[in-house]
Amino acid sequence: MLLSDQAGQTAAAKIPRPATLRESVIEAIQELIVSGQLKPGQHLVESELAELLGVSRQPVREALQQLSGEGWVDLHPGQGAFVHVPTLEEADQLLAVRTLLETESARLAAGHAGEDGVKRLRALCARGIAAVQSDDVDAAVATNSELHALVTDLSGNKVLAELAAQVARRVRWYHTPVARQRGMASWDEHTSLIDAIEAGDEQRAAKIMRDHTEHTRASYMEQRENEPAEPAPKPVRRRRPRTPSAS
Amino acid sequence: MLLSDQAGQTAAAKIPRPATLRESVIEAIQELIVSGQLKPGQHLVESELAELLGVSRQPVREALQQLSGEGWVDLHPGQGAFVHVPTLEEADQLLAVRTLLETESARLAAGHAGEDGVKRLRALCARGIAAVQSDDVDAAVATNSELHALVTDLSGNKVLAELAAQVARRVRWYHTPVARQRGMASWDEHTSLIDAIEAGDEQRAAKIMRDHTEHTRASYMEQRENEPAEPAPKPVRRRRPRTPSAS
DNA sequence: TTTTAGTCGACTGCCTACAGCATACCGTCC
DNA sequence: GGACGGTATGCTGTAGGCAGTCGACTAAAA
Repeated sequence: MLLSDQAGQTAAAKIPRPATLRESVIEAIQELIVSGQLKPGQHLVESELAELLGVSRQPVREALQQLSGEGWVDLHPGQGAFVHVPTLEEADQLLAVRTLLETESARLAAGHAGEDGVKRLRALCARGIAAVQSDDVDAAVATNSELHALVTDLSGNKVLAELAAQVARRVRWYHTPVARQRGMASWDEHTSLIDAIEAGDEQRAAKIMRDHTEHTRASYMEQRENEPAEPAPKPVRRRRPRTPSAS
Repeated sequence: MLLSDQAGQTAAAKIPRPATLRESVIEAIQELIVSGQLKPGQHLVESELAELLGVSRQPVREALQQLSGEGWVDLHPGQGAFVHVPTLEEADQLLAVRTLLETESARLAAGHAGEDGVKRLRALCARGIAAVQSDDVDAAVATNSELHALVTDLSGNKVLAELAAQVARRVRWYHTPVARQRGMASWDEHTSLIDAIEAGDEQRAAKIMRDHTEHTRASYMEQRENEPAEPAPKPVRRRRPRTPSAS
């Protein structure tokens, strides 16, 4: 038996190589954005990020471009990169797209998922419920993402899964505040979703997923309604205040 | 009246700026791939492309990364970039996703599109039919893309439109051979689609679009069935034969 | 006081250079 | 004859540097 065949499981292979600097930078910047250290509309100066992360400008540039492709930052040619400002309208549209993609995923997953897949779903669901019960919002959100990602994987359509993952990453940005509000209800829905998938009932799985994501969407919109819109921080190139040399 | 308000039309603004080198390089490489000058699986050496296009490696690198994000090339860390090898399975999945996105777009467009939108659709449709009648396959494919893009735009969901555009760009790669086969039938379907959108009939618009994209998909799969798969050119780093210095 | 021209500063875009690494080739040992 | 280790090669990943360009600030004119 060849060594490469031994690992039938996907994740088993590949030692966690330090990867390229670019990928590390991408994750670091995403983290900075999600955590709010980089505010929407803020001008991202390459050299500053480079210094902050202890790398040169090149990996930062490449990271910013990739992040631009995924909708995290806006790239204005000749001006630089700005943290994307998520409008209410856009969030609504994004969540609508997520509903579309995940509903289809759930339908397909109900048709394709095997025993093993269902088992993994149940395990994730248990972890999520545990997280909610111990009030660990971050863990709950993370597990939620993992669960949804697994559903899209089980759909058997790799392209669909990849696209859904891309959308989900963006959704996650605004997802944290909602999670606290939705709490346990969300995980009950997950449980019935898994039941439907296990039963191979495509119709029901699709319907549950649609309702589920729509609940999240409604919850988010409701939440946002309350906080009045920020005073539209137009993306303008920040400028370091002129050094008051001698005065 | 402000000057910027004068141009109500979208395309009217923006002088065709020389754009960044990166964007030019992206388009150039896409063209090289679509035209077949760069074959699937081929190792893309940055320095060679740089020399070929008359630029330095930096813009080429950035272009390759963006193209990787859009599925044109595969980036193997530490090894370089390879032209993506489109498998039959992946094409099927990609077309399935396109069906999903465009069907939803058509449904929304039927609800949102105004008179002006319908008029523009009709204009594009006429152009496409003219292209088919004069046997200009390239123009027909281009117009087809424009028409579908316009439908997604008219859906009113920008996120959906952007995602559909991304998928459509990839689809277009394998679309040309199909277009010749489908010919006129495709444009008859477009016409009825526009009729449904004009009538505001969401159900019918969605159904027509679904059937339409599924026809394209079936046509493509049928076409591919005939040509036996290539002997799997595993993506290996090409190496220039050692210079037989003195012999 | 409002508009307009001019200047300065800083950042982006691109190029060049270097270090590390992965692969292919080749001789040697079992 | 086949497997293994050494060596060479050329590519990628990263760093640093320079010129072009955009925006902001200042001062002068209407």
